[in-house]
Amino acid sequence: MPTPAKTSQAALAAIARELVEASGPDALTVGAVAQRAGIKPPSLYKHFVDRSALLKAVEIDVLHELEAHLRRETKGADHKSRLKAMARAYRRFGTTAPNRYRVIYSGNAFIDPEIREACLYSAQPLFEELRAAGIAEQRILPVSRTLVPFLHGFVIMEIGSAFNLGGDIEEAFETGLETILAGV
Amino acid sequence: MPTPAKTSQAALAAIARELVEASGPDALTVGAVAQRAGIKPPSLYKHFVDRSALLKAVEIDVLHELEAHLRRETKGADHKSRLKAMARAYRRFGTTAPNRYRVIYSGNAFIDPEIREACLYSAQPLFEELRAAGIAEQRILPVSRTLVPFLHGFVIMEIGSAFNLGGDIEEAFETGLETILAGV
DNA sequence: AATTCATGTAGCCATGATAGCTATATACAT
DNA sequence: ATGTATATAGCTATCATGGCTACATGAATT
Repeated sequence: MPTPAKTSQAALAAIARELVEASGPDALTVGAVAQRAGIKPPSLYKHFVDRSALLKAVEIDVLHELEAHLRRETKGADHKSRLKAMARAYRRFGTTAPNRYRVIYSGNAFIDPEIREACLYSAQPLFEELRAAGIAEQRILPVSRTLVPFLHGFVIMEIGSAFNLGGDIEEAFETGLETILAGV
Repeated sequence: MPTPAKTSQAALAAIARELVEASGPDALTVGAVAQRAGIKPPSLYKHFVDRSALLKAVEIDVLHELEAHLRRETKGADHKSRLKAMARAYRRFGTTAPNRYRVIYSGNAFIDPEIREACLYSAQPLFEELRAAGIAEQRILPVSRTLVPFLHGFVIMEIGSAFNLGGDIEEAFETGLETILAGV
């Protein structure tokens, strides 16, 4: 090893995540990360090729956390209540930390193989639950592509204050969830 | 009038929109807009207070266009087929111009009264169609909050290449739409 | 002539990024 | 053991771009 390292890729990624969570993606500047890590901005480029690589690391990190969250929070007697619990956990994941959630599906970076993989990984809990519920294999994809868009759209709109016509948002979520699960 | 104006707020907004549509929000720079309008960057600040005001103008413009698009493309014999046509038109609006669509619900700028208003305006066609379909007034909000999040989430995921497990995306959309409308 | 206001010039600051140098821990040959 | 080569984390310096401000300019209305 040359010149003792003051920081590491993992430490820098953690700092980047904190910045994004606290103040959104725009707060993730090379300078801010470097400063918090006790190094100068140019030195950061020895660990990440550019700013977008930092953001990518954050996104992958968040997707892994989502996967763990969905596994942890899924309880219930029957399959339907477990699916509901998972959906509610998904929404909670987004609403409790909006800036953290917003990095998911942001941009069209899904051509990136690493993000693709992390994305797939985060979808596994739902796939497994649908299989366990006895959904036919060829219906799992269409069903996921009904439920996940609803969840994502709902969370994005909710944390963006797009539901501004009053009414009970909890109730709306339950109604939507019930409607979709009824068709499953 | 002093010094004849070389450009106008409307012209600048139109240029801004073209830039966003062509290359995404990051392409909307004060310099690029000014150059295309034949003025220098600082002069632009006499028409818009800052860059975000330009972006806001674009967002409002897009929402109005969405409203018009939904009204124009909605045909069908019965109410259900009209709702389906509207949903398909919504998706087409997003997929035919991804960068244009992405400005919708981006950020949490919905506290802004003008964006709120434009957002509401764009939702009118759906509300009217739901009312015409005989949906009870108190169910219109929950139903909208099931359908619109699904549509938004689906479009965002589709234009972000997030459906990367193969399968027929058209079919998935139709399945989801059918599932949701069945519960209406 | 005075006023008004869109435009222009000049410049500041933040940020992303690169070039090239320095310093040091390890590997290996002597 | 000792010295040399190498790899690499960090640094200073520098550049380009972009948002934005202060202030001057100049044409048209009054």
